[in-house]
Amino acid sequence: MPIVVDKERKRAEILEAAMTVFAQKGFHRSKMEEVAVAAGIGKGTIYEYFESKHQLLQALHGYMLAKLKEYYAAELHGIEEPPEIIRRFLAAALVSFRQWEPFFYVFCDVWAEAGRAEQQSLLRMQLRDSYQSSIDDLTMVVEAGVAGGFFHCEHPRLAAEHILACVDGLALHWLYDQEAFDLEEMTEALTRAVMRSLG
Amino acid sequence: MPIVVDKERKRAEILEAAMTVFAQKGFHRSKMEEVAVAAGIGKGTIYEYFESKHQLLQALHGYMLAKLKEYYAAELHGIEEPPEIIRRFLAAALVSFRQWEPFFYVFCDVWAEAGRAEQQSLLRMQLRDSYQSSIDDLTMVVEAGVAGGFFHCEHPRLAAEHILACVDGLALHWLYDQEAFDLEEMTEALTRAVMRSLG
DNA sequence: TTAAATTGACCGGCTGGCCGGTCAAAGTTA
DNA sequence: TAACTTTGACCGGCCAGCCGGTCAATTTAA
Repeated sequence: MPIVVDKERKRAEILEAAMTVFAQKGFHRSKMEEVAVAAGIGKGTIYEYFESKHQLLQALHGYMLAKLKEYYAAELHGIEEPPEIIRRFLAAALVSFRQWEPFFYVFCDVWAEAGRAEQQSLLRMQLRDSYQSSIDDLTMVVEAGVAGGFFHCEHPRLAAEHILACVDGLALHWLYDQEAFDLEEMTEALTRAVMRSLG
Repeated sequence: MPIVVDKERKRAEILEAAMTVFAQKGFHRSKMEEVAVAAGIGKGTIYEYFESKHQLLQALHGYMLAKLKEYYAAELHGIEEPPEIIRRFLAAALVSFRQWEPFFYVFCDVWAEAGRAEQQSLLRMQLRDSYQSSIDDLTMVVEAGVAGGFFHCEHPRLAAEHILACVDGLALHWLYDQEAFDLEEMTEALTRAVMRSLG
């Protein structure tokens, strides 16, 4: 057998490089050559792992969604009480927006690309799935909170959608007006507002 | 005497054309030639009205923000009572997302572009200003509502930010998962949630 | 053991086509 | 005619993706 290379590892390295480059320059302004340099490999090698620039973006999107999910899982690990889960989730979300700002610009690229893609395109489906999956998780937390007597809420799913929308909307505004937001204050205010909406 | 051309009018026509083309194909995939054809003019003429493709996007962004503002002004014209203003605003927002879907994809392009631009770039400032201006307006409505005894709210500005974030977050999710949302139901739920958060 | 053979990951120079922007010429109006 | 506007052919830089060559790692044969 020929050389045994850790394909998975190198693939991840390319994705990390793409992450950095795309975040900084934007998908369309980034060159494959730049991604290659950032990954410390030759341009041609990227095409051993990804079919095209667009497919690289798709893969990167999946990678980012997985990373985000991982981050939330770690932040919420071991917490049982629904109100505390919600609190931590909101705090973690706001912190992540500040910490990984460039990261989120890549999502803007994805939204822009996905918007013009077929309904069935991978990018759109990734967006839908990750969104629905977040809603599902959050809905279960809300339902558990209702069952446990912590919350009052007629439509847990609508509440979950509402909470997620708030969080994502804040993220969006924050990206372009960072001085207008104080992390502590915003976390406090958001938590209070969400808690009140949950009774 | 030189020909008097209605510069303003033609400028607007080009912007409308750019709107259509950019919305459908995305900023980066759109060609200046296509915008020209859509506007029924020659490519060179666009450069009589706009310096570059990027500047065309900036101008379009300003144009779109103005249109949106106009739309809301019309929808809310003559309404005096704060709770009713909020209700109508939320309903108008959700309706606009559904009606002008392609329109909003252009905002994704702008977000992606603005994210990598200088802090002082026109695009970023347009985003900040329009956002702050919306917040200001909404804050005044909330304050009026508090003064009139309709709402209870300690920090009207935070409440306004919260409401706007919800609306924009919903818009974003809606774009990529339209089947998951029912306009009536969503309007009802959003209004109820916002009203509850205002006491 | 070692030299030859085999494999396939890696590379980067090359190219074809694309497209933003230009400008000389044509068109239009007064 | 003169002043101004419009035009689209043209230019040139750019870059995604290709492809033929390389060579380290591994296997095979002696």
